[in-house]
Amino acid sequence: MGDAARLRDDSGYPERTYAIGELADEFGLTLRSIRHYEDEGLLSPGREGTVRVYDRRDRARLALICRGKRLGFSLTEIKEFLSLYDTDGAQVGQMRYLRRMARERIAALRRQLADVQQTLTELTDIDDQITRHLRRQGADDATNEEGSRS
Amino acid sequence: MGDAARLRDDSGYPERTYAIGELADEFGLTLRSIRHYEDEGLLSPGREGTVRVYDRRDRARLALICRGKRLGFSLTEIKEFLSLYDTDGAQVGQMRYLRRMARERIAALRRQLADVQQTLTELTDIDDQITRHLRRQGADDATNEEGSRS
DNA sequence: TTTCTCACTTACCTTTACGTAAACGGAAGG
DNA sequence: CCTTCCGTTTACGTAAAGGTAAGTGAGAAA
Repeated sequence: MGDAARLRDDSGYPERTYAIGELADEFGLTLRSIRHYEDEGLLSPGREGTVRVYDRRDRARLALICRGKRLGFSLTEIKEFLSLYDTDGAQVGQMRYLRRMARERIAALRRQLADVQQTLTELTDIDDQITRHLRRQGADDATNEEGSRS
Repeated sequence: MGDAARLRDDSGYPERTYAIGELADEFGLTLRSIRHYEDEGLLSPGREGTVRVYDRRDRARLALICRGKRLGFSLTEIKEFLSLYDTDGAQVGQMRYLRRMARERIAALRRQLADVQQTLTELTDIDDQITRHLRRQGADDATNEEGSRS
C-alpha cells in the first residue's frame, strides 16, 4: 500500500485517479478502444508497474475524444484537435500554428452547424407533414404527441 | 438520336439528366464512390443501355448523401435517413414508423447541435487566449486579424 | 480507320477503428 | 491453494468506405 508516489501533487492532497475499467464504464467505451486511443497517441496515462493509471486530465481528454467521435471526426483529426487544448507549454511559433488550426476547425464547425440546423428544420417539416397527414386520415397517433420545437 | 424515351415527363418537356461524371465533379466525389452508393442501395439511377442516367431526384439524393457524410453518418444511417425524404408513397402504417425515425434523428441532431456549439465556444475561447497571449508578448500577428464572432 | 473520351464491370487492395481470442500477471478472498 | 477479477500484451480478424488496376464497349473526332 504505502509508497511515496501517492502525493505527487503540488496542491498537497492526492489527486484522484481512474482505472481503465472505470473510464470505460463512465464513457461507454471498451477497454480495447481506450487502449487503441493510446496506441494512436491520443492518450498517455501513467503506469503503476504495467497497469495504466489515468488522472483528471486524461479523463478530460477522453471526454473530448468521445465528443469528437460523436461529431464524426477521425482519430487523426481528434488528435490534432486535442493539441489545441493544451497550448500551455507552447512556444510563440507553435501558437501561431495552433491558432491557425483552431480557426480552421472553427470554420469547419460553423459549416457543420449550418448543416445540422438545416437538416433539423427539414426533418421537423417532415415530421409535421406526416402528423398532418395522419390527422387528416383520422388515423391519429397512439404515440406520444410531442411536438418538434427548435 | 431520336427515340421516344426523351419525353417521359408529365410536364411535357424533357427533364434534364446528368451523367455520372458531371455529378462527380459537382459534388467532389469519385465515380467509384457514386457507384458504391448505388451498390449500397442509396441511389438507383436509370440506365440507357449500360450507362447510368441520373435525374433531378437522384441528384437531390446525392446532395443529401454528401451532407450526411459531412455530418459523420455511415452509409447505412444515411440510407435510413433518405427514406424519410420520400414518404410520398407510404402507407399509414409506414408513416408512423417513419415519423418515429424522424423524431429519433431529430433528437440525435439536437445533441449533435449542442456538441458543435460547445466545441465552437471552446475553440473561440482558445483562439482568444492565444491571441491575447501573443499580444502581450508584443509578438503580434502577421496573419489576418479576423476575430471569432458567433 | 484509328484514336480519344467517358463509361462499364470485376476483382483485389487499403485504411480506419476497433473486435476477439489466447495466454499471462497480480491481488483479494474463500 | 485455488479461484476470481481486473488488468496486460500479442496478434489475427473484420466491417465500412472507398482506391486502384485490368480489361471491355460505344460514340465522337481526327
